[in-house]
Amino acid sequence: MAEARATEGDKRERILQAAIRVFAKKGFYATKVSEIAKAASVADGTIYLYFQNKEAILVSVFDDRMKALLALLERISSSQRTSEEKVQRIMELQLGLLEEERDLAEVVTVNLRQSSTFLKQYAAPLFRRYLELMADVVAAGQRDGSFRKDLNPRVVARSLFGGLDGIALTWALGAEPPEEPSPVLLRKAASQFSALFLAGLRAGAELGAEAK
Amino acid sequence: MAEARATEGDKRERILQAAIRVFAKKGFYATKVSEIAKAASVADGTIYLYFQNKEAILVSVFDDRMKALLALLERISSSQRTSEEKVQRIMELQLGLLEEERDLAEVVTVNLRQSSTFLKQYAAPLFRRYLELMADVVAAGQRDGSFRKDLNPRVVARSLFGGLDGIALTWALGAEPPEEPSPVLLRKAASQFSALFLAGLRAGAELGAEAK
DNA sequence: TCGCCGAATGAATCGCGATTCAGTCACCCC
DNA sequence: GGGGTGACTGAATCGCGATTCATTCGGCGA
Repeated sequence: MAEARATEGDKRERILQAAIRVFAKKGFYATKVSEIAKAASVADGTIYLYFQNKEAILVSVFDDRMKALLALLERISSSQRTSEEKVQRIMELQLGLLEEERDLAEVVTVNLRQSSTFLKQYAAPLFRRYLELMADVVAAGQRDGSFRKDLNPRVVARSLFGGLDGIALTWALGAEPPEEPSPVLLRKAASQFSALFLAGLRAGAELGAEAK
Repeated sequence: MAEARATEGDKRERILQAAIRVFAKKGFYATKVSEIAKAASVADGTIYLYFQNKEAILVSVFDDRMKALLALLERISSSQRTSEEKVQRIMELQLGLLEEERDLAEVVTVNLRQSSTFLKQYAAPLFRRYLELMADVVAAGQRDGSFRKDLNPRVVARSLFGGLDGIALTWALGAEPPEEPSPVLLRKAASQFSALFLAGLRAGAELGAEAK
């Protein structure tokens, strides 16, 4: 058969997908390897053919996905758009990721904090890189005169990231488990955040501010 | 002796303090009850005289501290200050908490996400209340004309919380483990965030914004 | 001084799951 | 068709800690 053989070379991928799902639902420590196995329709032992151990699964999730995300960010950063448009794009990228792959996003952000030293050591650099790319876009906007110049681009990037993350967090937390969070609400929140953030960032906003 | 008897009625308190410290350093799941006991200079079994089990310790941390934090927020909210000043205060409160009790803050925010269902169920309401109080302040500012009226106060509150949280996160993550994060950097970041956020929020900012 | 009581101790227990590994199975080459 | 190969399986192992509980300890009233 052409596809009943879901067993192709995608077994590793199946395991990763399953892991994302389960980690998101129960958290890293609370999920049993056997649960991931069940979710992936694979035997417990099979997992160890593809991953060193439980933690390695988590690391792979970061690695595979974060790198893809970073690539997208780089694309945006080096595109031909306006600085302001780029920032918009970044917002859409981060929130869009959430909407489509909420589980993944949850795993990535939650575990970035959870941090079992090793993991922290591993994830932090990727995260920093993400922030740096954001900061670059902001800095470019300051150079071309779109954005006020009295703010440190890195701080702006952190605020941007954090704000988006906060919206996402409360969005995910907001709906009681039975019901799914509504994408509509997320979009609405996103557009308001965008209005708030860009208004604060736009050149000219420094008037009257205690920018120190 | 007057104080060698650290064994007073504060044993429970000692355990909580120790737990905050250890949870922050290693995360809830990775810390052994025996480690908390050691950190509190107490026998393993003693912990069970004061807490049902390991999870109950975490819940107590939330309960005791979050309630205190909420009380402070309420005080600010009902104070006589300008809306803008209130927002400033809130920022200071949240970041100040971080600076003074970084461990506690880490435990609270990290575990809010970590969430083992029960915990999520328990913590989420407190967190929502925190956001609601913030939103009230914003709404009041809109009513008195200090803030632009085209943004949903709850969304603004989330952005505010998230932005602060993001700054704190990267601040804590930024310094390599050996060195302590510098309070100076945090303050600087905070003042910039404040400038950015308030500029975006101020009445009049809606000009030219795609606030939809 | 003596016996009692509750608080505190920490060594032993016990269950839970991550990991292992002895087989099984499907497929392919000779 | 027969045997070899390697992916896959899942039951058994094994270590780790949360929790328990028999025992100790310190103070206090008689």
